[in-house]
Amino acid sequence: MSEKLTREFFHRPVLEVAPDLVGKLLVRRLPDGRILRERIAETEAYGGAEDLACHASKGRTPRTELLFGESGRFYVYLCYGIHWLLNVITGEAGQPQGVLIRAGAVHDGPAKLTKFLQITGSFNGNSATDDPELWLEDNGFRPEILTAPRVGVDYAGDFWKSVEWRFIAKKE
DNA sequence: TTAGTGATATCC
DNA sequence: GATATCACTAAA
Repeated sequence: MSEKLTREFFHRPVLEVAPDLVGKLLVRRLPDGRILRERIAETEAYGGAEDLACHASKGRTPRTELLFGESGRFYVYLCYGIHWLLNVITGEAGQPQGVLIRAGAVHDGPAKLTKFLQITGSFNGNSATDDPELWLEDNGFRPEILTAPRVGVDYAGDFWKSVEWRFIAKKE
């Protein structure tokens, strides 16, 4: 039994949504009709105009416009020309906040996850609560959560690279 | 450790 | 127009 996450779920501060998303189900309906489900094992919070690791901190641009916008949408970003990274927008409009989905229970790594789920830039800007091909569900699973510094943000300065905004489901 | 890859932003 | 950057992965 599982319930689709609502817009209210995402319409909260990113530091509440990010740990809450750990343990939720990411559900993908493929073009051929198959349904894939993967439990989220790891997320990272990005947000706040001061967060130097957040794309949007360098200024509002067409690409980051989504981060400032409505919560409950997907922000899909092509990294290093090869890898699609999946984010969900959270928080109030006007605040650049988002949660990076870093890993699933099976597919460990942000780009492996999007590759498995066949997520590409075509999902950028889609609604996370009202999309026929990709959404999130709560099946009541509540893992124990560990925190850690974020990955791959060395450029963001001593403080922002060490802040523990990474949330990982503890292994059983 | 480094090569691969391409959108985006920034600089002529 | 050109160049630098980047929330990664796989191969070596």
